[in-house]
Amino acid sequence: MSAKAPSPPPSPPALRGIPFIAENSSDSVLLTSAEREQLAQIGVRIRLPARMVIYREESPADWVFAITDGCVKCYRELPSGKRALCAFLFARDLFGLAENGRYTNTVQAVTNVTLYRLPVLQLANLLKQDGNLQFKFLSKVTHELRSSQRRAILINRRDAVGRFASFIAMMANPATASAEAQEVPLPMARSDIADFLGLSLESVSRSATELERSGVLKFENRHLARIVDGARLAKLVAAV
Amino acid sequence: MSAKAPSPPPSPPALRGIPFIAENSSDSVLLTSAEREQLAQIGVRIRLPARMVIYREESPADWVFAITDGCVKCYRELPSGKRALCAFLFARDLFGLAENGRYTNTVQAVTNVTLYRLPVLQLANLLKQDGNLQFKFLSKVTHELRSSQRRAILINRRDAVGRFASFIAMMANPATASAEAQEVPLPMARSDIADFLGLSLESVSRSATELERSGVLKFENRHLARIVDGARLAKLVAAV
DNA sequence: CGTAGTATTGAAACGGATCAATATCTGTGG
DNA sequence: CCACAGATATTGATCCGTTTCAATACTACG
Repeated sequence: MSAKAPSPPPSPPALRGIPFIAENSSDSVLLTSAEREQLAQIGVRIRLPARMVIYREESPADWVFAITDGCVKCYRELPSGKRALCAFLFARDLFGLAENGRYTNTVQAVTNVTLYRLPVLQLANLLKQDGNLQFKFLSKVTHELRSSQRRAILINRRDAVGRFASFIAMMANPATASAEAQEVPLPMARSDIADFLGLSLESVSRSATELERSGVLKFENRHLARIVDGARLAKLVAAV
Repeated sequence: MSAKAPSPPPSPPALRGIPFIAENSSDSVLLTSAEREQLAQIGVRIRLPARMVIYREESPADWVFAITDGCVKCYRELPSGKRALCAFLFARDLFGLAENGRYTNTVQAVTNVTLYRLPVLQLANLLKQDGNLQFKFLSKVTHELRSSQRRAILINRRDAVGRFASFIAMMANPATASAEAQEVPLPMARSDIADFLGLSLESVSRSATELERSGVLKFENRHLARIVDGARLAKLVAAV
């Protein structure tokens, strides 16, 4: 809806991102500037307002997206009417890699987002030609697979408070992990968290209250938590 | 261990496999014989007995494996002592793609298995050189990501019977899906199924009994189910 | 400032986990 | 080939926590 702003607006609360386009050592998921250049040539930058559906399940998968800024949720509508949230994705995350040419999830903007939109055919050709670039995509998808497995373990937990604690830990920026009183932005709604954790909205609310009451977290407001007792939080997370 | 046998041995009960090295149209996950040749050159074929641990979580990830025959389970030990099963893998499945050079799961043979073992460094080089081959690996991992997401949706279900029904449907060979009275081999133990579904062993057992009692399934024995009422099974699966 | 969507809090019931006892299977050695 | 033992699976009874239903409070946006 907004006009194209060449310089990114003062970015909303710093969101954790799975490294892809930058940072993080040891894994070869950093793109070189040449590679970024290549991708930039076949893609366009787009800005979308919060709540906009970026694509729907089953629709033709014509594009792959990389998030520059903001947060999106990735979900599937279940026959029962419930929705199962597969993931929240942030800056540097990638989405839209489908199989059989159809998207398997619906993706919707949680906040205003800035995306890089890449035509899937051109991208596929580029990747096939550039083994190193493709290898980074392979690493990235492998990483997302791990991420998905971790979530599966998470929602296997029986206790609501433990699940919610793990969620907060996931959302916490690992970079500032050691810092006490770390702020954790929660751009999504409670109902989204519930759908992600496989809990009822009420259980999420009760868990949040409980963690605040017991002095582990402090909620500045509904969209910003503060970790008060990191050690106790870690303990809750580990008690799988 | 075995001498190279050009023709595969008479394979045990047909197990469902995520297509990778063959079959299934529409997606470009078929390896050409030339590609298979290339992989064969850097890998070796190994046979392992049931129950053998192929690798452990956190150990150095030196190899990638492709299953030729048999079934393995992929799991993580949780601090509480429970184990979370990420996946059962069958013929044509791939495992061992790690990040940061360490495996993230433990993989153990469920049945006797025949594997193809590929040195990860050589494989990485080969993939970087051959964009088309790598693209097939990328497709494969993408597929596994979907698979993991589906499982996450599965274990989100509240009802034990529905989860178990979904599991049977997953294990059923899609090729013979239409055939009534389809046999479904279940090489794994009930406790493995429980760990996969995030249920207690007892709940799995009760669900199995319930489905047999209500005439949806028939258990020839603990490791072989027969789908008696496919329509009702499908209904249970869809009632997510 | 009001209103609709969103979140919290309370009370009750359902369903799976757990504990416990028994049954069945598997594979090993006699 | 059979018998035995340990592992695996089934069945039963109780408990606990989450879901659900319901009412109330909050908050963001016009």
